[in-house]
Order: sequence, then C-alpha cells, then structure tokens
Amino acid sequence: MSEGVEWALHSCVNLAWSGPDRAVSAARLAAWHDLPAAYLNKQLQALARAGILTSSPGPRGGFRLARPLAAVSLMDVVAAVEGPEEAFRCAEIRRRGPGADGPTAEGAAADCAIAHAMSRAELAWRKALAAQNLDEIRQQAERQAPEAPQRLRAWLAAQ
Amino acid sequence: MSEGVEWALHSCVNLAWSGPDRAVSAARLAAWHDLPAAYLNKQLQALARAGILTSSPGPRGGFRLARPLAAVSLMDVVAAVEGPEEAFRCAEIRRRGPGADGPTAEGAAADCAIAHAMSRAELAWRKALAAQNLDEIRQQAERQAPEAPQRLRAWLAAQ
DNA sequence: GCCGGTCTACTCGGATACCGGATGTCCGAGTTGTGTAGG
DNA sequence: CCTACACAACTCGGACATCCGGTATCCGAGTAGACCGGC
Repeated sequence: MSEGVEWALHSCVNLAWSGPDRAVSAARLAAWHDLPAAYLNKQLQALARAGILTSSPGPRGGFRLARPLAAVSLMDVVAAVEGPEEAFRCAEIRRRGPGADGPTAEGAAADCAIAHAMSRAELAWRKALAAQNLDEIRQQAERQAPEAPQRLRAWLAAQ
Repeated sequence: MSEGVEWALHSCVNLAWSGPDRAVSAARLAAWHDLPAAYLNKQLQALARAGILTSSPGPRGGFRLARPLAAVSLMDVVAAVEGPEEAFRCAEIRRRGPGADGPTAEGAAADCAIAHAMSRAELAWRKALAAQNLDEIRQQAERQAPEAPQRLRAWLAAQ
C-alpha cells in the first residue's frame, strides 16, 4: 500500500478544517506534517484528476475540496492514488506449460477458481472502503482532538 | 500483491491432486505451469515455514501437504507468502511537524481515525480470505475441468 | 546370494544479482497581486 | 487621483533522478537410492 494514501487522506481532512473559502498550497499542507512538498503535490494532483480536489495556480492558489467530505469515500481516495486496477491480478499461469487445460481463450480469467476467490475478498475490501466517507473520519478525529481544526486555521493564518 | 501468492495457491491444489503418498519437487511443480523453478522454490519454502507444507530433501524428496486442503484457508497462504504485517501501515504523520497534536505516545496508532478506518477495511479483506479454504477452490476447479487431476498425475508419473 | 561401503544424483535451503515501480527532486508554464509611470 | 502596464512572486504540472522490495538465479549442505566389491 502506497504511503501517499495516508498523506492524501490527512490532507483532505485538513482541507476541510481549513474551510472552503480559500485554497491551501501543497507546500503548506506538507509543512503541517513535515512531508516532502513536491511529492505530496504529486499525490494531490492525482486527487485533482479524480475530481476530489480542485486546483488553482498562481499566488493565493492551491487546492480545495471539489465536494463535501461526506461525498468522498475512502475508496475514492485509494483509487485516485493507487490506481483503479485490482491488487491481485491473475496471471493465468494455468494456461502456460504442460498444465494448460486448453487453448488460451478470451475472458478465461473469470473461470479461474483462485482468481474468483481472491476477487471476492478484494471486493469485500473495496466495499468496506466505499462504506466509509471522509466526513465520518473528520468527526471521529474531532472527537479525539477538538482543538485540531482551530489550531490548523491559526497556523495557516500565521503563515 | 505478490505474484508468488498465485503460484503458491495453484501449487497447493496441484499437490492435493498429486496425492499424499509421494512428494513433488519444486522443479516438477514449476514445469507444470512453466514457472521459474528456483523462485517457486522460495515461495514453497515460505509455505513450509508456515506449516502448510512439509519438505523432504534428497531423491524422491520434495513438498507435500502438511494437512488436508480443507484445513488451509486463503488467508493462511497469503500470510505465509506476503508476510503477516498489514498492507496499510500508519506512519503516524500526525505526530510530525507543526500539526503534531501532542507528544508521541506508545500505542497512539489506535487513536488515528484514518488508521482505524483503513484497518477496518483490511479486516474485512482478511475475514473474506479466511472464510474460504483451499478445498472449496479445488472442488470448483474440478467442476470446471474434471480431467485436470488425472492429467496431472499422469504427467508426474511420466517424468 | 547377501552385506557393507562408497558414490552419484537429486532435493531443499539460503546467499547473491537484477529490475521495475514507488519515492523524492527539480524546473518550466501560467496566474495573480503589486508597484509605477503616465494622463 | 485614476488607469494601464510591466514586473515579480507564487502556484501547479509534469519531466527527471534515486532507492528499495519483489523477481530471478546460483551454489552449498544433506539425503536417499544405486552400484560395486568382498564375504
């Protein structure tokens, strides 16, 4: 699992705390958690391409949420950063070597019992991710650290 | 997801088809699907360390199942090959930089809302993997290719 | 014929290279606000 | 004083290095069977 997923999730919550009125640059978000700014920028670009954030260039520019946190699921962020393809990709080794049980047919991957079983488990994972949205994450974080939003806004204003 | 997981799963089913009376070497299992023998051997070693297979050296040696397929879950194989640690490991970036909301405490990872949410999804994945055992996989594969076990045994005998 | 010893072939097991992708860094295109000169 | 223009600073966006883990390979330790010589 890519490190960027964790950064992206924290950044989204931080953007929500910052408020929708002004954009926050990748450099600010990175400094808040002492991350490499240019690399975080790369991840935020992926979120922008996925339609989760909007970006604006120039001074006073930066990133802001494209839609409310409640409309962004964990799955959206993971798919944006990690890519949409499945983690377990069946290489169809059945079809190679002496053990090949027939000519290589199109769409045969669905017939592989192993690929099917792994796919089922991965579907459960994706479903669990899709069932949780970032607003729930934000609420839980605020319950554990109620002063966090205010502290972030104050720090951003002081920059 | 490591490629070796797929190889390990196929190899376990093939070992079941081969029968419990004789061991099968990594070279034979690899040739059956045209895989690199030495690397497959590495994965089988991991399965042996995990107690899923037993290994015996020398001529007539090789690997065999340590217990019935019904007693081996997909989770067991994945954990043996990929390692037991979670795919998403929280780096606790909250605790670094100006955004740190307090001194770094032991066991604070459980408090991170993001880590908790990701952990929940990964738990669903692990549960789905643990719910399926390799004997079910074997039965499904036999339904789709009933001649597969006999073909494998014949090929092994001819070697 | 039977037994003991040796020898070979085959196996796993771990140590050793190689490579692609994640990680990290850098510079250019574009925009916004500002300062300034002119009317 | 107001306006238009040039400038400078700051931002994203993508192109360019670097590092690490999965991938692939090789060689050594050990064992089981086979072969041979002796009894």
